[in-house]
Amino acid sequence: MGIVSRERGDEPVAAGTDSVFDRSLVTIAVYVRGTVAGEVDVRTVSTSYGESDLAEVPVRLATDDEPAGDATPTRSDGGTAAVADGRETTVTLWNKWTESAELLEPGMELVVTNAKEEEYQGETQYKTTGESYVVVEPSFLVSVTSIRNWVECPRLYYLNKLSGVPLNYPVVKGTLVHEVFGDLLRGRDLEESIDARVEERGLQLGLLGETPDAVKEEIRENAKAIEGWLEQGRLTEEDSWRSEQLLISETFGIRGRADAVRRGAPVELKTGKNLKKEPRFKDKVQAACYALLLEEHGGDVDIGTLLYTKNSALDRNEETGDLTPAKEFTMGDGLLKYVVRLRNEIAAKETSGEIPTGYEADAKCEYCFEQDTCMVVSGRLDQESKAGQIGQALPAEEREYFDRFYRAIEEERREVHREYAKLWEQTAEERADDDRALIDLEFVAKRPLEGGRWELRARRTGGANSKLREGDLVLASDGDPVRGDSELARIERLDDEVVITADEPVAVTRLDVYPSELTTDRLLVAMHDALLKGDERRKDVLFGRAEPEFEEIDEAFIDNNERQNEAVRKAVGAEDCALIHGPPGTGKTYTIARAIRAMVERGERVLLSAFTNRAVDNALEALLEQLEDVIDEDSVASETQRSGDGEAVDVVRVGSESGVSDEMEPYRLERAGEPADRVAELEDAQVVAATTATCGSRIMKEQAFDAALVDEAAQLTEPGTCAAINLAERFVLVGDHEQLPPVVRAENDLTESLFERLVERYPDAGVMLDRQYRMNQRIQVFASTEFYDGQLRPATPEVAGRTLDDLEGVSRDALPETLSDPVSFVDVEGDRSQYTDSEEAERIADLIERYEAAGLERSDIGVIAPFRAQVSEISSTVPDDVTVDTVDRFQGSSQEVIIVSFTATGSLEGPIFEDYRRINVALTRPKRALVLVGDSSALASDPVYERMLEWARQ
DNA sequence: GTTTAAGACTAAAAC
Repeated sequence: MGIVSRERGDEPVAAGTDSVFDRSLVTIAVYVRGTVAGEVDVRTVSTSYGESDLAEVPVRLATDDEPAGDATPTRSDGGTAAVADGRETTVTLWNKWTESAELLEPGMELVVTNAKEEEYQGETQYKTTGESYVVVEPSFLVSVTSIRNWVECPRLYYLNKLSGVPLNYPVVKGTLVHEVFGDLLRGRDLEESIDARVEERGLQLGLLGETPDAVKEEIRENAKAIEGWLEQGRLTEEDSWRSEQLLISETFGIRGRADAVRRGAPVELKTGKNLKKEPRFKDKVQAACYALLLEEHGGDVDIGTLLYTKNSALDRNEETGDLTPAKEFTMGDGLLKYVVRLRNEIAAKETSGEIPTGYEADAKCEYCFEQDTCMVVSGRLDQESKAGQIGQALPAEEREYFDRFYRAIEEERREVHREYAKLWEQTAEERADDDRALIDLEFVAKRPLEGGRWELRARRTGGANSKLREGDLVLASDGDPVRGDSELARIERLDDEVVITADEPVAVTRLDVYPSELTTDRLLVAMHDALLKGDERRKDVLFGRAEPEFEEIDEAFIDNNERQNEAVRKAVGAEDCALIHGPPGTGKTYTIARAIRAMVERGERVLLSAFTNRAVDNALEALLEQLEDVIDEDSVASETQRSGDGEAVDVVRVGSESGVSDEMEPYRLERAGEPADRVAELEDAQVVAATTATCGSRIMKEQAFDAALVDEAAQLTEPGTCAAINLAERFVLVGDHEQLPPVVRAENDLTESLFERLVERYPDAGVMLDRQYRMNQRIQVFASTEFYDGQLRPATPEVAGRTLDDLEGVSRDALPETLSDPVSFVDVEGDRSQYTDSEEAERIADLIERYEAAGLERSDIGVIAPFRAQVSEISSTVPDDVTVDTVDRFQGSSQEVIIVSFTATGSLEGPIFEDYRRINVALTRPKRALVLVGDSSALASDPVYERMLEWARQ
């Protein structure tokens, strides 16, 4: 049996209940899950055991059809049954669980395991027993690291989140020693492992100024301790090992990765020294977390091992004869419950949004390495802190901004946690329908790789889509990612056959998206840096206290497009910032490239960034073309642009191998290698291109630039934009706020981009590109008048007059008269279903046939619909080589012919139609022909759509 | 009543 049967609890049993040893209690122990329904009453009562604390919590029980109620406990405690009937009842938490009760607020979720059911005044109520655990907000999956930080000091946990962990040698070395430890457990040769692991971290070590030999020597020292200990184990018994196992507990709401699991018990490796007899308390807490996690995975352990690898044989404890460096200790019930209470504190704080002060726990500021940081943050943001405050508080508007965005980012974080919870709340089929899992794979083969890892192959049995892509980290499982056999794995190949690599040879039949807090972490750090480390002048501009200034530039950069030329002048001459507004097809990317070239020619170091890898690569490609021009014009310049082997050396693309396109791969900065070389490559680069997420990485945070150019800035949140512009003296944002805004999970302040805010605040700092190179004149009219004040116009007569006739083998005369105009409307009454319309779908299939008959290639036709359901409906009725997608996914691309399915009959209600930016995107994708398909009476019910109708019917 | 991307050094590393 599991934890529930662990000897006796450390707490007195609730007064008036049967003894925990009474078998009858075990048989009626229940698993209670529900939502706090009112104020919690905490008080002290006299019992036969003396004074006891209790908390009465009004709880609305979960129901079977709620996801939460569905979570039948999986722990091996036979007598437990879940109660899930939606009743409102009282749950009494006794003794130390009252500490968790004090954290509860109405609306929070609560789980009590091994509760006792009892009748009170005709009502069935529940209370904790000596074997209960109480879990607050169980779907908030707290990481073991968070709990470890929190027990040291809650404020340390907060500061780590806020300002990130800086690049420092002890941390990097610690990571290396752990990697080598894992390798040893998997049977890899020590020297080979050390060489490989140090090589992999070349760039980081280089930034720290370390040499490979010195690092290797240090790792060898730690490895000696590990090897010695492993030898001891091998002499005495057959060990069963598992290294670096990722564990998730749905009952306790904890996740973590154990360094190693030996005969079912957690082993934690520490790089430091500890000559005391006992392990450090925070290390014990960490091991106890893994014990809880292992418990849920069928283990039953109460022993933890801590391996202090800096301890050597010389440090052998004379007094105790302790075998160093390993320290074994026993985990009692009390420690495990304490850990769950710690975890509850984190979950509750995160839910309520409160900022930790340090008083929550017994923090000792005088020994803390983060004391100064803590005091500065407290002082600048005027936060209460046990360490005290230093310095002047930021102006009120900046603190208000901080609070607003902190809340918004944390809200996003909670959404990420909700994604974790779906791993067990949703069925495999639901996950697959959400595109978040590939299920029903057929396991094919496993193959051991060099270094002890495994290559696993599985065959796809269906053609289902998923968000998973090559290079992604995923949860690979035997069908159940939480309770079953699962490992964190990397997707190497993804076609009919799936190839992944993992530490253990799981018989994989399912892959799940593994949610990550990385993006939210980086947003928080970017906002922190912008406010607390940001230059005053920069903040004056961001907060509307000073107008951006410009140096007058007379130079002509682009001679056939006045606005583009002006945009480059503004970008080059900006003292603070410049804003380039580029409607569809207006040559934003070219303009950026030209501006960067001009900056580079002035000897400046430039950062090129955007939200997506694709956008970064596009802009970089345009820049490389520009630089080619330089070489063509001036052979002397070419010497400096090119290295001996003909490759540009002053341009570097920072990003992962899977993120960067094959075309840009030659410019990608490799992380592995000789430290000094890698650092030189990065630091000598005059142009560095990276996504905004990468700009927030520890590596990029060390870099400084004269200017940052951010493309597609209207799709970035403010903190996302800050990640890039924090690194530069001046910045240029390029985008179009009349197209779709940033994608965020929760409705909050993140939905407006910094680009949009600044364009509105400082119209004079912006330039709107007004000539488009994409659409026939008739097509662009509506978007131009509706979204761009009529300023958008064709760049050339050729663009204005382009029609299908220009395409080889296509004749407009072969089209029915209704389609002869570049813009046409097809009135379809449609069916009444909400997210699909089969009549529109049929009509569209028919239209495609007619275009084909007129000589058009299917691949030149795109179909856009608002709903995914309609997209699949249309996909099933039209040929495969016609692109069919939602508006949102069509943004950024264009087609010769676009057909739009409005999928609305009778009325236009629904949030999807309310954002007019969506129609702007849909209507500006075609070059030569646009066909709108919909119900005219529904469209006429909204003034904007009505004007669209008039325009299409002209 | 909807739609939506992509990022990536996973979590843990330690003075």
